[in-house]
Amino acid sequence: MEFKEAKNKFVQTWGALGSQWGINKTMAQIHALLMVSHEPVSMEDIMEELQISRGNASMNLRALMDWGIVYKEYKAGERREFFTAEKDLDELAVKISRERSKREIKPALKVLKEVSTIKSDGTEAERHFVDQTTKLYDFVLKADNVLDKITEYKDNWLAKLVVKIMK
Amino acid sequence: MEFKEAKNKFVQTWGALGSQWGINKTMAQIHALLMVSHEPVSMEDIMEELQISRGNASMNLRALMDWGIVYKEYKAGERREFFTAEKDLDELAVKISRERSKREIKPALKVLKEVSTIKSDGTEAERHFVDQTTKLYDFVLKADNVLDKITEYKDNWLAKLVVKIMK
DNA sequence: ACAAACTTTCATTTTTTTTTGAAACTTTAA
DNA sequence: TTAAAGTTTCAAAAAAAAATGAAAGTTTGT
Repeated sequence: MEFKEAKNKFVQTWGALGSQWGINKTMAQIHALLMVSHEPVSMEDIMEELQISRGNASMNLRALMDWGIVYKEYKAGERREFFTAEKDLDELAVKISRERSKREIKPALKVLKEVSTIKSDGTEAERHFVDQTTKLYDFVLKADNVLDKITEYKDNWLAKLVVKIMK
Repeated sequence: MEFKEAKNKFVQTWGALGSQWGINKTMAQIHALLMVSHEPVSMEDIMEELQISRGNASMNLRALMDWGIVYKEYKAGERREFFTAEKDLDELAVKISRERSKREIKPALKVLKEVSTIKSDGTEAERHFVDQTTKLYDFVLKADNVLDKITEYKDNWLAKLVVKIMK
């Protein structure tokens, strides 16, 4: 396989994977492109390589920076801005976990707590509802905490986790 | 909060969470509804409660059964089919993990392996590409294996994991 | 073997999400 | 202070995903 072909395949695959996990395709593709680029890339080049509009590039770069996984860089003597991706995978996974926890899990937990604490009048339906949502709340909270704990190791957390669970 | 209100809120929230993670809203809502129902529910009732069409209900119930997290039930003396959700959360998480690994992670790994093994001609760009995709392959493979290992405990795996990583 | 009761399929429509592109805005250098 | 070089915003358009509903299919009781 040619380098260019391989790069394109990687970008497409990463984009598809993003879609399946609720991240928009272009955002994932830009991220993929920056991940495998050995030097900072301009917006111009991103537009060109992915065949997307300026607006689309701008918005998704902003989103990636909000996630904390893409950085702006300034080159000496250059007017335009360049972009790089977080390339350390442990760090990348930590940042994605933290963001998704903050944006999606925590708000869901809040609702779970609310609905699991209604006063049940004691019909079987209500008792089951309270019981099940309480269990769900406990489960999600525990999972969220575990994720937090794991990624706290920061440096090489995945390798450390492997060691922990194998023994 | 009223029971009915709480139930509705839960279903809506679970549906929104599903969307954010790449699962279609209705599919997540049906799952939510079945999770908190103390007895099997007919397609008729699902349509009524979620205000969706027969076709939609049918297709998403099929999808949920393909995932192995919703079951068909037959009631004695009843022509129609009823549906229940897997209510054990450890089991639910295991099934979702396995399916997503099989459908999404494994195929992505295959591509990562392909693109990371091109013969680099030694330009800096190519060396970086091979290096980065190799690291990504190793990382994703390791993460996938960890998930597999964790969920192998099956019974109460989350609680067991908590114990493991805390000490 | 028939028809009633029920479920599935899939072409079409609707809704939602993403993308575009042009105008507004910002920054820098002369 | 101006204009050139660049970036951001957002209303409108396009694309993608999901939902509808009617026809086809299946099952069961008589």
